[in-house]
Amino acid sequence: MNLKELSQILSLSQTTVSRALNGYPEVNESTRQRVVEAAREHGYAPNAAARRLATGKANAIGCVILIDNGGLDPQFLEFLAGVNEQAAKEKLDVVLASTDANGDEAAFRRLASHGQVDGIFLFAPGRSDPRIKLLEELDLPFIIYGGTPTSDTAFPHLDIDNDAAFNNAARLLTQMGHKRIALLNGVRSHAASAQREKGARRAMKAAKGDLPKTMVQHGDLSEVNGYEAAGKLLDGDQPPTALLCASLFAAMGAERAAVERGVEVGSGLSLIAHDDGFPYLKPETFRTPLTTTRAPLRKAGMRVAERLNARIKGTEKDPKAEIWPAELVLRASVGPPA
Amino acid sequence: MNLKELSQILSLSQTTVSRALNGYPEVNESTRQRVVEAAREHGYAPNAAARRLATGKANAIGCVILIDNGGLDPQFLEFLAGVNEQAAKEKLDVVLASTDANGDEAAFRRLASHGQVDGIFLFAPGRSDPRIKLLEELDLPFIIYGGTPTSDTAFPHLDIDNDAAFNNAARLLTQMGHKRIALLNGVRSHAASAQREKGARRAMKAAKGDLPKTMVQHGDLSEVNGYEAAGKLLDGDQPPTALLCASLFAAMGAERAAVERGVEVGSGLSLIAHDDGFPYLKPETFRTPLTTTRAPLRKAGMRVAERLNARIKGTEKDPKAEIWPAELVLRASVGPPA
DNA sequence: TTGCATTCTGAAAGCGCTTTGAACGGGACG
DNA sequence: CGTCCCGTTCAAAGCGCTTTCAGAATGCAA
Repeated sequence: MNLKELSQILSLSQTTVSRALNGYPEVNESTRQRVVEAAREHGYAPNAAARRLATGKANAIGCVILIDNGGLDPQFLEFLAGVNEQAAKEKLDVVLASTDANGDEAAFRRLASHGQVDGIFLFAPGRSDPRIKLLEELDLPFIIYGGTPTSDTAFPHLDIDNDAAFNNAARLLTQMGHKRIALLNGVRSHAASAQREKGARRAMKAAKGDLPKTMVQHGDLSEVNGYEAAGKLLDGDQPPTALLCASLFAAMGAERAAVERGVEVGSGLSLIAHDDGFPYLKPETFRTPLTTTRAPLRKAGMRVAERLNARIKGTEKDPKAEIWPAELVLRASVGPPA
Repeated sequence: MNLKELSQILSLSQTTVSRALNGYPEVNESTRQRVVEAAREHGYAPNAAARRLATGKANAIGCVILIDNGGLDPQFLEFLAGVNEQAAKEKLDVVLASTDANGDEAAFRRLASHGQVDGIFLFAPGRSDPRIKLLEELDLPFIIYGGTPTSDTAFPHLDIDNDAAFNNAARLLTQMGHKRIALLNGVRSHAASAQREKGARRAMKAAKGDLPKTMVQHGDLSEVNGYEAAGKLLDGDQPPTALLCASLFAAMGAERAAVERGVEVGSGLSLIAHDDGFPYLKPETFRTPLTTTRAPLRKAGMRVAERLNARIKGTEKDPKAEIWPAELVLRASVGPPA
């Protein structure tokens, strides 16, 4: 059932039927009733591709996902939940095109080629992420969540202030007297990792201290990885008295490593982690309630979708950067060093 | 830059350029070279909407998400990761259309209207999920993950054998001598919840026991919820000696509730949970390593994408149901009742 | 030379929608 | 009575691609 058939059934022109269905004012109300009725009755739904071709609008936003190994991480998924929620409000669909590191361009172009989506968002691109270059070549509205490789304001952009978050966290620890603070960071290529390290290091410097390379561990943010990295640190000859973790799961692992070694979290080892607001796991329910830097990733996703849509509609113009602060939420997992 | 312009630049017809780009055999190899070269040089990418309109193929699969409250759950996201991974292999995009419980049809039709996607998958529809009816009205290839409301074979369908999984788990417990076994289940409307309860109940019956209503808790599968539900059970006058949990997060909460009450997991309370294979949290790293029924949700997602694509291509025809077993993996969290 | 198959290329007809510009009645107004 | 305008409707063009069918050019056999 297409427009032509429907209009024939109604003995009307395609023009009128189209207008009636799309709410244009120049259609007699009784005619509109008749059309809407018939459309429902015959189960008519306009062909999306044809509409896109005619209007040039896709009513969809897209994301090219880099599947390196193991697929999506919970951070992206939490973010995506937000994007999706907002997109639903604005009646947009979300298109995901995946690609591995090499077959990159194809998926990107497939998505970006005009007509498929009206705009693109990127989640946490790496420092030299090839997708950014591609994004610039296209002239599609876009927005980036997470660190951009160059200046922060060069791109439309939203980020958590990871630097400030970990700077605050580290300062709290130095003020309590900690000298040996370690950092359990995300993967090295990730811009946020660099920001966190920078913030922590500055706080150490300010306290006449230091953050040696040996005190910084990189890896994916799983419990297992947190456990192993923390174990390595705790078994060193200069074990840290405090630990900053980039995620709740990593902190879980760190806690496990500590407990296993008879180290009490809070007194024997201070622990602070970043909390993305993952709703199924809360820092206050940790064995020792966990001090966190908190910034709800889902909200960020919603905001990204909102801004992207604003860019598509032309409401937002300049490459505005938006940096969100993370709250430092104090709980029992920090204390002065033993 | 569109096909017309490109063909003018090359002094060729649109036909030839189109054929050259799409790998048709009737184009002279040297011509093809020239075309491909020029396309890259001028950054030509075909308009997706036009191509769809012309071919009737979208090269995309879609999913309509029901956003009730709080958005997506980690199970769906893990599943989606799998779908996405497979879709990437088959060069398909994944389109997500969200909708809340009322504005349902609109998003559904938006997605389903011909030309947007070639097929649809549904994740774990509820027992009277309105989306299923809609799905049948359309004639689009589709496949359902998770329980279907009616007979299992009526729809193309993939599911974990939750019944068998929880039947096995409960049998193990009864064989060890447990009489009072409780179930920490997912939300009531969810088909999988019913399956789990059924399986567990059958095992109890077989052991001349019983699974009273008071021993079954429903709720979302978060840590907090697991904690509260388990607490309620443990504080009752007939506390269970064993607990079956529908998810790892719920089991974490249950463990916390037990520990808080001085109940040792394994000896004081046996614990078995279902493990979806979420890579950031492993059952073997629990305080007491957790016995699980395991079925990797990501793999299921991949398989669903694969089968959906087979249906689209016409390779798979009949409404085949595919039920995957869950392994019962024994760890220290179970033992005979005290 | 003609005939015929083979290889390459092109004109044009869709795909199903939106949207422009024009047409058609039927008051209202002078 | 003619004119103008408003409300309503329609025919047709166009969005950018694919694909059918036909045509041009070439090679080879008869």
